[in-house]
Amino acid sequence: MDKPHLEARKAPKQARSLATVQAILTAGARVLARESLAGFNTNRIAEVAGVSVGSLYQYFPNKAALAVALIEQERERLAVALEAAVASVSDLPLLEGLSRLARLAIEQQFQDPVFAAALDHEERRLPLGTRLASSESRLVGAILQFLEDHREELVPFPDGSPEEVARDLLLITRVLVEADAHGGQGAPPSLHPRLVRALAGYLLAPGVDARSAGPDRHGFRDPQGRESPVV
Amino acid sequence: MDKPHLEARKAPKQARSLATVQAILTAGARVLARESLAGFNTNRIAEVAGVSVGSLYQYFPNKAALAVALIEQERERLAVALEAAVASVSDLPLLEGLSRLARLAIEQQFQDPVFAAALDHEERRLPLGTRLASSESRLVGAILQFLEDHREELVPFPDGSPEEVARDLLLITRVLVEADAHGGQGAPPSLHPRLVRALAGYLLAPGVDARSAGPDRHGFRDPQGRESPVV
DNA sequence: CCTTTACGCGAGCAATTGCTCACATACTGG
DNA sequence: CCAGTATGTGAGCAATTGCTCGCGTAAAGG
Repeated sequence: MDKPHLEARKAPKQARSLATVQAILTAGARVLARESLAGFNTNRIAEVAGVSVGSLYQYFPNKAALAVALIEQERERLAVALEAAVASVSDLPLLEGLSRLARLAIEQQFQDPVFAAALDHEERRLPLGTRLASSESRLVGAILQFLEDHREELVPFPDGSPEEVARDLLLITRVLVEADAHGGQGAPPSLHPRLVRALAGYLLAPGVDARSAGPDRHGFRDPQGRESPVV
Repeated sequence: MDKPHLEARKAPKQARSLATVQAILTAGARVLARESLAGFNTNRIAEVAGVSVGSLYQYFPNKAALAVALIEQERERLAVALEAAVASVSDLPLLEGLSRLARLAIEQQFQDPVFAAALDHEERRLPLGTRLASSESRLVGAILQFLEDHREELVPFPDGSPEEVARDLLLITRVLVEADAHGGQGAPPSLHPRLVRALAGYLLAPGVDARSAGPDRHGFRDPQGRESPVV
């Protein structure tokens, strides 16, 4: 097994070193925000942080670990915000609550689109088995709480566990917001209503039952196939 | 302007060279499918294709151009399949049609998850202004056709142009399918109904009007803010 | 034929980048 | 004041990789 361990190599014990670690993390975020993944290399980050590469590698065993730390920090921030927002809309009608959560998501992503997109990008590429499970499941947990808070407006989901549903909602939100953040500079006015529609539609989908869609166990085959079979 | 042009450097004129180009493209797909982006470098691709790097650079001005060609080829394949599928469900009820399209999407992605994911990954990273507009808009066009075919079952969308709606549907499909393809080996049984629910929900969302969600022009601010402002 | 063009080759350059290591400096506890 | 430890330094190694270029070989075509 040559799987790189992403744990911190050494925990900072003096105030001095803690500041160093913070400086590195901040520099990482700064670089990511300014130049996306293009300038995201350890030499550059150390330079921006005002420390030497050696110091960086004293606290992060490798570049991936630094990226993970950055992702985790951001996820944590998001989770806290989402939990607070969920709590604050617990007494509102479902639609109103969804609308506010959607606005929160849009604001978060548009605060720094390049940064957010870059982190998203890294998250998929990295060998994170359960490394991000905690902060990720905190997001899922917040959504579950929201669903619980509005259960009287919801019908039970015939397919998929609540966790899957919550994860789907998060994914849909991420992809719709990110797509609009990728291009222009500001959020287009149609984004918020579209997002609310997507989320509410999923939750309240009328008369959508896989069993009512008819027996189409036979799927489609694409008519031409791949000319050269990719193995 | 040092923007790299992605056009083909030279068009193959003999049968021999055309075969070379094909070999390179196939090798690129093969490498991407086997090792994802890890082994996706021009030396390796040339080796797998059984040609020299020099030959590769005779037809592709740079690595990005090769990636774009690969993406374009795959998008085209997808567009053809989608157009055919849309045509074949034009007389079916909306829900039934959606169900079949969803199954098509799942099958396509699960045919080669690593390959599809890797292409998706590259697509975002690359400097493609309008380079992929044609094949992308073909996908959007197919969805628009589908919406047109079932307009009597649909209410007009209050927010967002039809193009935006079509794009949203594509994005939602991609992200949900990809998420489930990322982990396990086979598609979980809940994927299809969840996907249909998401798509149908978006299209048929009952009583979801941004204007009915109340005036919440004041958004949320996250309660703690980023500790170190990322500039 | 023989010139011209198309095609193919692959060693290797230049640049990037993750990371180490030998050494210096700051801090701590006794 | 002095071990012992924690922290910081940065030159530079080793590996990767995008890409060029000088030189062959095959086809075309007159």
